[in-house]
Amino acid sequence: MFNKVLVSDDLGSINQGVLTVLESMRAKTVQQVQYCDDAYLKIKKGYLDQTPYDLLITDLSFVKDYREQNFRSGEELVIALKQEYPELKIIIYSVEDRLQKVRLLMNDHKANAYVCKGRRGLIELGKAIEAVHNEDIFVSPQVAAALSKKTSLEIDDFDINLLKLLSNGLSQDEISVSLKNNNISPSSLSSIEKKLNKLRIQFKANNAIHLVAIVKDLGLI
Amino acid sequence: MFNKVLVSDDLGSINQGVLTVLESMRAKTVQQVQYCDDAYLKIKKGYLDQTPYDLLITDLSFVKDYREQNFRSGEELVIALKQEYPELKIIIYSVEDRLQKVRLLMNDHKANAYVCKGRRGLIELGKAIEAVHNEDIFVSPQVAAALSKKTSLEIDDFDINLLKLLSNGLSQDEISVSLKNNNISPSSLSSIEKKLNKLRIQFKANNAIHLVAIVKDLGLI
DNA sequence: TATAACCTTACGGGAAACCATAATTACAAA
DNA sequence: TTTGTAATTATGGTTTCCCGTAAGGTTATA
Repeated sequence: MFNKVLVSDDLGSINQGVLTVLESMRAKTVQQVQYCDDAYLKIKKGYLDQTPYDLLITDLSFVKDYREQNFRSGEELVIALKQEYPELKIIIYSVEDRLQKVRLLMNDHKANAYVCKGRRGLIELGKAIEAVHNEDIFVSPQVAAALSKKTSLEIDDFDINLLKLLSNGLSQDEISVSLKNNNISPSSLSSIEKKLNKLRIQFKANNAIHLVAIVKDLGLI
Repeated sequence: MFNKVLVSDDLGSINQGVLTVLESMRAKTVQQVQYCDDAYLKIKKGYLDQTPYDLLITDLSFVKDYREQNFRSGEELVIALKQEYPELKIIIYSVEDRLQKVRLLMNDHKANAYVCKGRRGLIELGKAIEAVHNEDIFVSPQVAAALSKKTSLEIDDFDINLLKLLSNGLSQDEISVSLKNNNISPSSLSSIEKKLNKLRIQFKANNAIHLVAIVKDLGLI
């Protein structure tokens, strides 16, 4: 497991949970900071002292206070660190769940994992640490769509609407009526069948139940 | 406040936070162990010496190491202790947030409080200690649904398993086969239909799709 | 032992979903 | 206008789900 880990987050209490996960995974030494600049300096010093950190877990947003900072966000920190030390593993741990942001950090800034804070955040953080340790990448399911462009890009508002109606307990017949009432086209039973069939294939679902379960896990509805 | 408290958790650092909370609440003597077996022996010894502990705060998961253990989880420890010493107060302090687990420990095993580790874990732990000291129970807000919902009280592991299989895309026929293969009874198609019908009524679901969507939202699966 | 209450399983009819194919419509390019 | 393509709708057949009824089995209690 990782030898030297740095946790960067401006809220002390959140750190506590992250530290818990790290210790349960037997990380050797774990340190934490509450400012991006501190994170940068600690990592730089680690390299100079020949005892580099091999993992950074950082938040994205840091509230400003009296201390003047060079790095105003986790994103700037990631950019600078990945430029100087490309081999340093970085896991983003943030409430931010916009796909655009995730895509930017993973694809352009080469972060190694992106975990959304939330009810399952710590569990996913564990998986992320595991994955990154195995030279793999990880992103939370709810924002996984950000990387697999093909699937998510083909899904439009109509599909989402369809899935929502379906998950609300309407039969395909009732969905047809509902769409007709709202003057949404296409609305025929046959078209609805076709769309749902396409979605089932896209998400590798066995049936409509499975489909709804999958898209719910992905946070699409 | 409590006189004699035992904290059981395999991660030293978490203990530190718990001890801090206990101190701030003026608990007299606080001791800690990192193995379930040690916790059991200490509590047993306390009773034999006429100086019994009056509160146990324990984790659920303990990673295995070289030491052979009789109790492999906090759950087993709780069951044993509550059987022998029903009056001993027990607070669960765990990352586990599945409602099913919470329900089992609170309702069946008669734990006195359930606190989820996490960002507000220590704060809630304080509240839990307070509540238990007043002969009350406590569960973290995020899992409070486990106790409050009348409907979910009647839902057992079989039902959860059924819903999981259903959400994994298995047809009722396939579920029947799966249960037979695992020697789980009942397993007939007819019984599965009946159980699912009952669940649909309980959760006011129109059909199986709706049912899965609802229980997913509730966090039951 | 008898009885009642409940659980499990079996069966059948109707509804909805699933699947393939064909007919119709809409629309852009020739 | 004609033609070709794609989207939408329609149709029929098969499977699965939904729902009632009923037969056999188990358990608790008198």
